[in-house]
Amino acid sequence: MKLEKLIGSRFKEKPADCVIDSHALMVRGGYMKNVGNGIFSEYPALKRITAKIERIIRREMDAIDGQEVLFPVVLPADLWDESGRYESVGNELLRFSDRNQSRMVLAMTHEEAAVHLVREYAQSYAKYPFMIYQVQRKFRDEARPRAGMIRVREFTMKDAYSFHTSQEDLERYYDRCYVAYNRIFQKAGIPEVVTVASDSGMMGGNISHEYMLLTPVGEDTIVFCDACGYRANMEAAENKMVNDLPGVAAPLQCVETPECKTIEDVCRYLKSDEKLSCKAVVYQKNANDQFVVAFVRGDYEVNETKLRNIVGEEIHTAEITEDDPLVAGYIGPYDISGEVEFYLDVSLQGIENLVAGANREGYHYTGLNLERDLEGAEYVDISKIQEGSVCPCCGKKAITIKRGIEVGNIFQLGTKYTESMGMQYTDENGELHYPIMGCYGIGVGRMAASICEAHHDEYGPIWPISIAPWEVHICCLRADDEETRAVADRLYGELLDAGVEVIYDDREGVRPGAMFSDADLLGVPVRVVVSPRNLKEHVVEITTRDKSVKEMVAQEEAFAYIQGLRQRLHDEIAAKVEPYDSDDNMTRNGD
RNA sequence: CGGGGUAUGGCUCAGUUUGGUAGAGCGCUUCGUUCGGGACGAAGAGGCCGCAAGUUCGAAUCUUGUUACCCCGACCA
Repeated sequence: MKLEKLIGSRFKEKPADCVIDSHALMVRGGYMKNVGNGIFSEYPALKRITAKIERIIRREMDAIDGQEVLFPVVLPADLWDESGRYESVGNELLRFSDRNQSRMVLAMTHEEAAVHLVREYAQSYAKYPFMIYQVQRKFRDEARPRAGMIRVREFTMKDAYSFHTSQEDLERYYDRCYVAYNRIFQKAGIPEVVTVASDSGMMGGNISHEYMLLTPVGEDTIVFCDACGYRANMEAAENKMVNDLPGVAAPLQCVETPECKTIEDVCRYLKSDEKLSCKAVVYQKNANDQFVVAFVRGDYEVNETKLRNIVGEEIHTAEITEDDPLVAGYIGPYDISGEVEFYLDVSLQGIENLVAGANREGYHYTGLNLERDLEGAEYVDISKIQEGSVCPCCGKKAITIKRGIEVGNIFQLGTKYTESMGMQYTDENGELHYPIMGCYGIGVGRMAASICEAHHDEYGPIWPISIAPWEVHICCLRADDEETRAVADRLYGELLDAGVEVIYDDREGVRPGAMFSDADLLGVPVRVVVSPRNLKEHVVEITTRDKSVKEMVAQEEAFAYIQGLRQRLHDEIAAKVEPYDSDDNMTRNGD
């Protein structure tokens, strides 16, 4: 490929609306173009990258006995009625009607389509287990797309669905998939991706893991234990409180606290520690606007995911008016109106001297002891774990918090979809059962952007060779010089003949600085500079994009050197790919 | 959905306060001189100033409405 003909222009200035590096560099480098809010087209440079990522994914899915299929993007709403998700999923599901006023959806995930595809086929236990997958576009009408390709509305996703006749079988397969996913990220040159335990959200099911690329610009918060290696998404991380605060019991007193509507105000006014206060965060149920109050220790925050799981239905942050039974700013667990559902977080357990709202304008209680003053006080885990908290796994105070981008996830779904959609098989004894499902996703475009985010410098991306748009980038510094062009042309031809992916910059009249800048933006791992200056010494310059290699190589040895370097870069990545457990084959009868 | 911001050529922006018929740099085209980290000179192409209505002799500029995009939050497999 000649750079001159490459579609997609590169430019010098940072686009005004790019906030994170990968977004700015990928727009500047001519990788993609914004079409609308959270909607992008891919130029050839990016398309080549995503195609390579997809190839890696396909190999690994095939290696764990996946069979590639293709579901439609547009699905009839009836199918989503079957699972109940037409109603239960929020506005991210784009609903519309066709010309006959039939209700349709743009598929944002394909569990329904997967069950639909195989429910007639897989009526006998003998067909199990099996896995189907596709690489296809998804549309999710995200409330707020952001950060370039990291969070978009339409995107390419590999989604896989496995079907099993027992939980043990699912777990066995889940483990294989877990390894396959590791291999995918290792092969794509981002072995630093870590797995974390996660909340399974609207997907249903129990066990799930997310694959996180750690970066400060990540949208997810991840909890690490430095002592035992525990890792979890903040949403799912258990907050195992051990309150060792000095508990000096005091009598319950109602005191005046004028104009003190926040914990900060109250504690300043009463000269008490925020750790000895009880904070109220108010929500309402989506269904009927009924209030749900979460009480947490003053210095803690509510983990809404965990709260939602405990409440058992969808909730949203509340707006309190004067007619409501709650007094905004003065809400406390003692003397609270009987019609309000409330929960006490574990962070409050064992504190004998709390400051809390008195449910009365301008008043708070001091000396509140929940165990003593509140009949049948029970505690639930609804708060966010904090830096330095106690690890829920090993109990040591070694929790650290980092940010990450979720590039993949795997779920044990159970029978949620097979039951709701009436998929059954007959076992050896002629009895009917619902198959157990797993599902496994990877966002392809997000992965490309994440790799850029994790591997770039101020001049551009530094693509790992396994997913780079090209393997070798030749810069011919003076294409108007006959001898120089002849050498560069010949090298280009030889590399092409050898099956190497080469981008060749032989533009005349483009100055070296501009050529190097373009090369930096394309981020190709091996760069070859052919110039009159080098040829005078009978050498060409060969460097890697990450600057780890910089060699002047004799002209006639350049081809061999490039081939060697290219192979070495591939080998370095391959060396980090973990092996599969040998003969763990999904096909029962040895096939 | 709430709060804030922006909309002027392919990109980055000025001009809007004080109304007078559109500018700069980069990029693009042509020519010349250059040539190892985004060169220089000359000539040129390209914009009904997001859209609609209004005020006015006259609107990029003032008023109203509307749309799109960006940021923060809410929400989110």
